[in-house]
Amino acid sequence: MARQVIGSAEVAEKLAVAIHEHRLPPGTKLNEDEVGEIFGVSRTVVRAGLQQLAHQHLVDLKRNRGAFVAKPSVREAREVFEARSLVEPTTARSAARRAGPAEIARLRAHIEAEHAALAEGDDGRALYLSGTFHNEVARIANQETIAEFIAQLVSRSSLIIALYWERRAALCESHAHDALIGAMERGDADEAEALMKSHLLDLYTSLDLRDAPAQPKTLKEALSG
Amino acid sequence: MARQVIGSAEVAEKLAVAIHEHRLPPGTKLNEDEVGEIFGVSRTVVRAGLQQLAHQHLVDLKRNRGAFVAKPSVREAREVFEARSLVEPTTARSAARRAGPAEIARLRAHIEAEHAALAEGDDGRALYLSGTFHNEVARIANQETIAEFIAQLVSRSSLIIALYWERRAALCESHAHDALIGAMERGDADEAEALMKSHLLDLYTSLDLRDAPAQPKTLKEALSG
DNA sequence: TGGACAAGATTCGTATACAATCCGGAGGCC
DNA sequence: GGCCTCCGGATTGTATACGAATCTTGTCCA
Repeated sequence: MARQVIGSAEVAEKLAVAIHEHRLPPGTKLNEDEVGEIFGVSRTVVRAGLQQLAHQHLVDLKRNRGAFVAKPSVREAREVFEARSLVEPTTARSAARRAGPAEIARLRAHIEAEHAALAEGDDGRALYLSGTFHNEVARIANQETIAEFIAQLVSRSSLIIALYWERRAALCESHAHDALIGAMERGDADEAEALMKSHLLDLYTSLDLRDAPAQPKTLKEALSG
Repeated sequence: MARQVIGSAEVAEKLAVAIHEHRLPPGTKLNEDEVGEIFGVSRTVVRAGLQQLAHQHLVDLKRNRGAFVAKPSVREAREVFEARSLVEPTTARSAARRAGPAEIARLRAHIEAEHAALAEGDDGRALYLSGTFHNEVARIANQETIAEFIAQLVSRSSLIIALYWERRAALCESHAHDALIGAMERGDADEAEALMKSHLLDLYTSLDLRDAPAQPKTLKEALSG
């Protein structure tokens, strides 16, 4: 394959997608030389990409130790979903008011892709797409600043799911997204807001946030690392 | 003076404060060699710091052109204040519920410092402190994730003020912050939320967001650069 | 057998070198 | 006189080099 010119943004993006799709589990060491080798760039650009991901809380940068895929604590998990509950319902309301046929179509295509991925057994990709669905909704609300924040929260949610999700089978059988599109199509802002709110609550309550994975046993560490 | 060891985080922080205090106006070119010279570090660490600031939207990184202090558009200005209005009132409510005597004292000390700076004629510092006051409130709410988002919005607000503020004299004579502390001290969450909401609206409406500085005349550009 | 220590190997942090790109002005042409 | 072109200087983008910190592993001793 032809060697493509790649910058730090592309490196960060590819790593972010891999993390989001659970191909890089929390705690994974991201060796600079290794990553550079894979993408055909020097450590300089790899480091820039890793720093970008660190700012998004997707990786942990430990001085003189290297970069690791982040492992959100229980506390952080709660915070992320609190933040989402604060911001996303209002955003969904705003999106419902602004959505035209083109936007609705795009959302439906998005869900279509998600279903297709699920059918192929590519759970990781399906999870990724079900996350970015929220990004699309935020984009429709036409508030770039908040959309960016939501995108970060969605990414972090993916890490939280990797750590604290219990019943992965029931992944996205829920038709919450379909219902939301319906409300948006009807321009029913109240309903859209309510649906988003309950959808997030639903996600949150299906996590097992009792305690453990925050301080993983060093033994477990060794086995998984 | 002893040469202190400084990393990219410190560089970013010092530049951020300078921007926040309006010592580096929007559009200012941040030459890598020059900044490195000032802090006694190589371009490598300067670049890392600049990238961090770019992620916070405090500087604009233009490929092959360099780093410039950001010039938020009118649209961006609106978005930032919309986001703040969405997030900060709820945060103030939460802070009011959690604030104990220690927190109240810290806030009062903060305001004290702001008044002192104003008395010394250091308007930039006063502006900086009046901004970070909001960060302190967010910290009391004990929601790190949202607090970080607010901190970014506050920084960007400082740039917006630099570009679109009209009556700078009336800077912070308003006693909105004092009133907020009062409500928090009484544990009056409703009042704290309402005060924060009106305070932000007040700020927003005192901006002149009619149009211009978004697409600055190239002539003006040349004069200011 | 188990733990503590030390030397080697690995990996990160920072500085520097070199190539690519952009800006500005001199000169020429219309 | 105005505009275009081209070249020199300056600045950024990327790779590499080297010192510093950390991790590994093998050995010694209790």
